[in-house]
Amino acid sequence: MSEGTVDTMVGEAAHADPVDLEDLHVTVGRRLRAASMRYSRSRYSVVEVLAAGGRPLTLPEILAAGHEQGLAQSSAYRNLGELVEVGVVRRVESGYDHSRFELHESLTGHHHHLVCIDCGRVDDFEVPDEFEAGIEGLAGVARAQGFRVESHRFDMLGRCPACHGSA
Amino acid sequence: MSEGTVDTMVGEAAHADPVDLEDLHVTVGRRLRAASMRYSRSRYSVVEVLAAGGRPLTLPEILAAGHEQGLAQSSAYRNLGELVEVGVVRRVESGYDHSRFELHESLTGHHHHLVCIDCGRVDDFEVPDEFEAGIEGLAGVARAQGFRVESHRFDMLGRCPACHGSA
DNA sequence: ATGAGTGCAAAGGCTTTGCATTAGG
DNA sequence: CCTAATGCAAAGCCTTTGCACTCAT
Repeated sequence: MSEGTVDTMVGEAAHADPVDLEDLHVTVGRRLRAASMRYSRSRYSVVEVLAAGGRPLTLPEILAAGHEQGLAQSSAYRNLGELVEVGVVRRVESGYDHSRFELHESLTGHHHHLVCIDCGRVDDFEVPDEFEAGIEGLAGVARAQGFRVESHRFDMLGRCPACHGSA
Repeated sequence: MSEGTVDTMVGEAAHADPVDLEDLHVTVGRRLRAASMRYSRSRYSVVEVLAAGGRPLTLPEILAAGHEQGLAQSSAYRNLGELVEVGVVRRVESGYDHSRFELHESLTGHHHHLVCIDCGRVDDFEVPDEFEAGIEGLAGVARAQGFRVESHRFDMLGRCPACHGSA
């Protein structure tokens, strides 16, 4: 479960939707102000790191990226929590040591995850529309059990390139 | 994130494969002995509670079911960890307060989960074979990103009957 | 007797919170 | 100026670990 620098780890798995930084910051600023919160330098930095990461990052990774020097751990967690509340960030629990955070799907588009069972790395992963449509269909099965479905989560678990190469 | 007693919460979502208790304990005993471990009273109890639960349970829930009185929390965690190692139990991280534990799929059959975003309750959920087959197909997409796929995880998130009734 | 299992209490590790200080509008 | 945001340190919470005791074979 070690972690290199974010830059090292970004790798080739690109978003189908690379997110325009310009628009991104405008949108985020708007959402924060709508909640009478300020788009402070640290929040800006956190958003920038997440956008650059292109995959869910842990707090240590976010701090290591250090687009804002000397950001306190507690502040980073607080920023992330606030950004989650205004719908800019989403928390991703992969079940490993740290929680991970990514930009909200309203900013990056709907996607799923590839989770490495060796190092805990998580990459984005897009599936064909037809598959996505099939998922919608399943909501009916859930409803039959009395559940009111809001969303879904689909992960492929396995080994990332770095881990199945060496291990 | 409150939790009632296990018996209260089992509800109607039944396994398609209700697991024969007789066979279950025989199999578990075999797997433990194969690792030169004993099928102690507390391990037996934990397995029984999980089988009765029919859905992933938290440690508090397992202790509350109390099929074995006065089982220490640390012992329960230790038992669960050992049972995971011999392939009898699987740990399910739902991303809420507690981890959850269920009998291994080799004992209950492959299934997915319905996760309540209000109370954290998790129920089992089976999908049509054709959907499951579609998932296999996706492994190819992941492989294209350099991932070696081992398994998958699919959850529907929403509100359980108890939560969308009251809230 | 001998090794496995258990209970109790303490330690760990990630995340959150309190509070005084700093900064932004 | 007035409120929001930050840093530091302490507290929380779930889970794991150390160690002496007990139990089963």
